[in-house]
Amino acid sequence: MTGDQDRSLLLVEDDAKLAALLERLFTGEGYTVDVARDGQSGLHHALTQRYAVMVIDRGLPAIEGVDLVRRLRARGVSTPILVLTARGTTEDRVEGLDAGAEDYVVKPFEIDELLARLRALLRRHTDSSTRLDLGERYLDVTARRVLGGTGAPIELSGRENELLQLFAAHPTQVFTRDELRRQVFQDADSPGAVDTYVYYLRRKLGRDVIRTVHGLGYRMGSA
Amino acid sequence: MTGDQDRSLLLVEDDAKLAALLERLFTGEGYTVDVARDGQSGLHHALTQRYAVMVIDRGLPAIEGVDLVRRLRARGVSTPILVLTARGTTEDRVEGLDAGAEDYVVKPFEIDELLARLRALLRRHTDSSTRLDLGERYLDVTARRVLGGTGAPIELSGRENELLQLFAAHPTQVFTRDELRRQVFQDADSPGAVDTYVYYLRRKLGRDVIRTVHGLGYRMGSA
DNA sequence: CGCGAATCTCAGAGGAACCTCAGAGCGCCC
DNA sequence: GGGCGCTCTGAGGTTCCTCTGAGATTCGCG
Repeated sequence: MTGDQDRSLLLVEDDAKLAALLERLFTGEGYTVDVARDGQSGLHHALTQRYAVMVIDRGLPAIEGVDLVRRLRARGVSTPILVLTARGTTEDRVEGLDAGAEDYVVKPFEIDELLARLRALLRRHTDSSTRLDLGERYLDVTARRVLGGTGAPIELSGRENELLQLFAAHPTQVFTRDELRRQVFQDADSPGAVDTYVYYLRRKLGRDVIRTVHGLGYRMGSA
Repeated sequence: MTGDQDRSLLLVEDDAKLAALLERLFTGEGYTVDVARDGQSGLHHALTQRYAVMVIDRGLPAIEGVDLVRRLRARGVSTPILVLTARGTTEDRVEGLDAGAEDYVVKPFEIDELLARLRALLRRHTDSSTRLDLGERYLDVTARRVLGGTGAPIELSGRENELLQLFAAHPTQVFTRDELRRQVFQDADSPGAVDTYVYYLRRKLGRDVIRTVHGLGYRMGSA
C-alpha cells in the first residue's frame, strides 16, 4: 500500500577507509548512498538533495559535525540525522542531541546496532520521506503530485502540497484551523484560506481525502 | 499549537529507589509524572491515559519491558518510548529498537544525557492522543471517535464526546441527570438533552454502553 | 394486574459551522 | 507588458449539531 519507502542516505565522513566501509555496508542493506568528504560538501548535498536519513561524523574538517547539524536545522531541514563520534562523553552526547540530531552512536560501534538505529530512524520519520501514504495513492512531496490508484497523476500547487503533506504525515491527528494556518499559511491572518484549500484538495482528490471534525477542524480521511 | 507543550510522562520502573529518584528528577524538569511499578499497571496506564512520553525499564516483573513496548505498539499507541536497561549488549539494543522503542539508555546512565534524550524525543514527537478505556473499544478524546473492537471507527459529535468522556473517566460512578447537565451541558435548564444524548450514544455504540439506574441516573455499561 | 412516574424514541426548529466558488491581487515567465 | 497560474477573500447556500417536546414504552410498587 505504501509504495516502497525512500532509502536514500547521505553519509558525511572524512576518513576514506571508514567512508568506503560504511558505503558498502549501507548499500548492502538497500540504501542509495551519497558520500560527502567534508562538512562544506555535506551541507551542499543536504540542501540541494532530499534524503531519507543522514549519517554524519563529528570529527570533520571545515565544518564540525554538530555544527553542520545545527546549520541544517536552522535552514529548516528536518531529515533525521544520526551522528557518529569517537568521543563518548556525556557532554558530547547532550550537545549533539540538543543541536537537533535524532540519534548518536559512539565509535567503535557494532554494525548491527548502527543498522538497527537507522531502521528505527527511518520507521519513525516517515514525514521527511518524499513519499507519503494516502491509502490507495501516495503523495510525492518533492514532485508535488499524487500518484498511484487508477487515474492519471494529479498535480498540486505549493499550498495544496504543504497542506496535504501535513495531513498525510499525521494521519490520525485532528488539526484545528489555527494550527493549519500557522503551519501551512505563514500569514497569521488568512481566515478562510484553510477552508478554501481543503476544498481544493477535495475537488482534486475526492471528498474523502480530508474529513471534517465539526467544531474542531480537519483530519486525514484514511485511518 | 495551543499554549504550552504537554509534558506528561509515564515512568514504568519496579525498583522503588530508582523510581523515586527518577520521579523527582523528571518533576524537577517540569514533567508531570505518573509512576507504574510493573508492566501490567504500566500497560493499563498507557492505554487509558495520554502521555507525551514514556520511560520504561527493561527488567520488569510480570511483563518484560520490551514486551510491553511491543504490546503498546500493537494496540496503536504511538507515544514515544525511551527504554532503560542494565544490559548493554548489541542484540539487546537492536531488539528494543525493533520492538518500536524510540530510544535506548543503558544503566548506569548520566542524568544529563537521559534528560537530553527526553528533550529530543519530545521535540520531534508533538502529536499523541488522549485515550479512555471502554472495554472492547476505547474513546479517542482528541479525535472525538471510538476505535478498536471489530467494527469501523465511530465518529462522535462534540456533546456526545463530552458525555462519553465523563462516563469513561469514572466507570463505576452513577451520575444523576443534574450532575450530567451541569458538567456537560452549559445551559442549566435543558431538561431533556441528557436523555437525548444518552440515546444518541446508545444508538451509535450499542444499548449497553450506558446503563440506566432507574430513579437515580446513568452509569457506564462496563464495570 | 394496574397505575403513575420515569424513561425512551425520534421528528424537527433554530442557529452555528462549514462548503462552494467567482473574482481580485500578486508574482512569474515569456 | 501581457498572459497565466497561484493565493486568498468574501458572500451565499448547505449541512450538521444541539436541544425541545410529544407520544410510546418500560419500570416499580401496591
